[in-house]
Amino acid sequence: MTDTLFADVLLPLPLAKVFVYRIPRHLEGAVAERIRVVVPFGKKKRYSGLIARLHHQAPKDREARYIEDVLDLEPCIGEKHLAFWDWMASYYMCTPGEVMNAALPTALKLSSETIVRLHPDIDEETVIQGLQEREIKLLDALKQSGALNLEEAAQAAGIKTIFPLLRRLMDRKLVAADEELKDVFKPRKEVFIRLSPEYQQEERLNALLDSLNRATRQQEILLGYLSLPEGLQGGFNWVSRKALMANFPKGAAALLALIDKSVFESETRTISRLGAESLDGQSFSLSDQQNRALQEIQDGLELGKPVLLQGATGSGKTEIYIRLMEEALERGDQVLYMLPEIALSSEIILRLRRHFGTRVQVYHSRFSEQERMEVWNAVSHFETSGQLILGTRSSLFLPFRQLGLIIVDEEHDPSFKQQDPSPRYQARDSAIYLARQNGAGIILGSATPSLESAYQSRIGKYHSVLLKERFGGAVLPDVLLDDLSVQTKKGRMKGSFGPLLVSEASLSFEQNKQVLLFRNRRGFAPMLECAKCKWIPHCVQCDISLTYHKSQHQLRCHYCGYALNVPSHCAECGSTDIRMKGFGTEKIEEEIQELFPGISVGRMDLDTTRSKSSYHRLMEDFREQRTQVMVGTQMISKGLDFGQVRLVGVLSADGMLNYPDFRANERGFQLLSQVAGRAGRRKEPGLAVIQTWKPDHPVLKWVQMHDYEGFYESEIEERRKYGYPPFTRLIGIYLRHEEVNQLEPAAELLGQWLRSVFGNRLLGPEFPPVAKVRNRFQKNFLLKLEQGIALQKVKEELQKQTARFFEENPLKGFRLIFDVDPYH
DNA sequence: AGCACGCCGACT
DNA sequence: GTCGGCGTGCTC
Repeated sequence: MTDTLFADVLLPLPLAKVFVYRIPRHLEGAVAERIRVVVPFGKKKRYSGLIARLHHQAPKDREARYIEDVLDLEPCIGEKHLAFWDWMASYYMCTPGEVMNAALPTALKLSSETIVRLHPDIDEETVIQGLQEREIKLLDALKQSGALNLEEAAQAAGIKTIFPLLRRLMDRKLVAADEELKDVFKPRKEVFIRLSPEYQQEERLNALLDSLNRATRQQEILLGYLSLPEGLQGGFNWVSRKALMANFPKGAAALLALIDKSVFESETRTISRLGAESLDGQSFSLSDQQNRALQEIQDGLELGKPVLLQGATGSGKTEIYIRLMEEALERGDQVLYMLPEIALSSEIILRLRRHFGTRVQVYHSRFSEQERMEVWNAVSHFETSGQLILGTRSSLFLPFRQLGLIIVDEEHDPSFKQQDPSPRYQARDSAIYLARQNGAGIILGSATPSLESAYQSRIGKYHSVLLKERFGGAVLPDVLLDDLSVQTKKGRMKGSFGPLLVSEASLSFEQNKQVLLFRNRRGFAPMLECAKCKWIPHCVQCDISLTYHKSQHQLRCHYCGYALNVPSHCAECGSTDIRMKGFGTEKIEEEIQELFPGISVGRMDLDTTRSKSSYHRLMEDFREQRTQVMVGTQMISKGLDFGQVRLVGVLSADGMLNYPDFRANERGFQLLSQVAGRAGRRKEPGLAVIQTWKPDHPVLKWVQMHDYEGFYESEIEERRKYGYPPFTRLIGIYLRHEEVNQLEPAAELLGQWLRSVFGNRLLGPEFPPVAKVRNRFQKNFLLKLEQGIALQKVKEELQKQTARFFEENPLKGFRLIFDVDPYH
């Protein structure tokens, strides 16, 4: 024990170890727990880490290195948030560093990057002498661009391992390298202009205007300023340069001259990127049913239970949410409204913005880092005036100070579960923990609740509230099935369209109504195939066929993003007869144009919705009925809330019902119900046509009858019978390696090892549906844990046993991944 | 996760 | 012989 102050520092790395650093005397006053610091790591890296704990215990086996700098004046998260991270790391079996990595916006995670420059005292003479070609290449590149990072330098030199070469050049004082910490967040700055006070009197101003007679452009700008609302009448207020100069595209020089002459003053301010929208002040009243539901929800919240609000599409859940939000905001609380990834760009944002104005903040992965940082700051600096955050699963990590209510809408949606980078957390479940931790209320909303949530409410763990009727007396759509096997046999198919869909679509167009067409992505991605030998282009890194994208005329891998120009001939047999197989939204679009000439089609898929603006344009065109048909994948099952849709068509339901997963029925039911629910809102009944090869599939019957109860009863029995959630807890264990023939025996061995501990609770190893991703093969185990088992104990044992397994078996190049409560 | 150290095949 | 590819182990 010494006086020296040490800190456990969380680093944004997947390392389970605690790293201890020493605090230099001069920073002792500046450090505290949960403050970010810059620390050296390894030979030349520096990271921004977070102080998890301050103490006086020096590390036993080594000398601690010094913290270099302190980044925050005050803790950047609260004690509670750190506790939440700890809970998540332990529950989802990952490191706190990985949780931190997911939790902090990139802007708060400085990263050091080695920057290479020409040496300041470079001597041109020595340069010429005895340099290799690649060294000259690098120096030339540095002369041109000034500074390069390591990757760019390697590219410039044309080699992979740049370091030896750099070292040589550094020894000869030709280049210099330094680590630069770059702070990613730059607040948006805007320049403001106003008339200097000395000209703010009438006669002075007139004299000034006269004196500018020959400087026409300057005069114009001055007059422009005076005519703005902030100008003459507005008491010569500040106006943004952008607003002032909007009418003078070539006036930059003239403006500078005016500032130079002290006619104008200028000032740079930091601007919030969050646009403010005007309130509509609209009030609405709830129906009797909604009022009843509202009361029941409040009862449930008072009991301190999570509330499951089950309400059909269009039953008016949003209005109830708004009431609850209003109340929480009234109390001065923060409210978190979580939506699945896809649904967030929808109408609901506009709706809430219009209702709550600037008190709404949106936190979404499509927003820029800067925008996210501003939301983070707004949440963190929140005082007591009520604040509503709309966000996807990562908004869970925002530094709330006074969280009063969480709403998880579309709680059944699988996108609440993070799949790939660790932490593999289920945001809905984590939200329940977060709510409990903060004493906040939590509401889960869905038309088709997840089996887990429905079960929890049946056994009384959650408080269940049901909204039965559709709002405004709208009726649920009729759901018709069309048997593709029959229609194909009779030769009645027109491409992907069966007769029922064709006739109902034409009828809809005759009535000036709109049509939504839903195509499941699974199994129907368009790909190319050699007509002669049936060769299909595959991804070089993943075990999956490439998807054809017409707009870029490219083949792309949906797993790793690998892209390839369309090959002109077959790689197997050399034939040039390469054809399209499967059908994508593009193909459907073409078919519609053939079947219904003159009907305009909007297409919503990954290609057309990449940017926020093109997404909005598609939505706008459909809303304004400039397009009559919208074709899309899952995306269209959410958020399209327009009244003129008479018909919803599902081109083939089979892909959604037949994949090998215990949640297949649940997903199928939820998707199809949601899609069907898009038809005929308001007073007029809508119609859904589902095309399928298996019209007898039980899920289709329940969708047709709008029978959630029937579906639940039957499905929960299946889960009970086969021991799946909610009757068991699952932990996925995934083993990855680059070589299949190394992976397989290792997986067998690990299987034996774990089975000796967990017995027949362990299933596998098995190859996942896509066995190879990014050049790595994978084998999966599933640990099924019956109710009543101590989950935390099992996790600890699992971690211990796998660690021992790798200690005792000399296996190299393997990665092991735990996935608690997996979704597939 | 990076990144350095250390050991083997293709070139000056 | 040396350079650069690539596997292995460590980072407070």
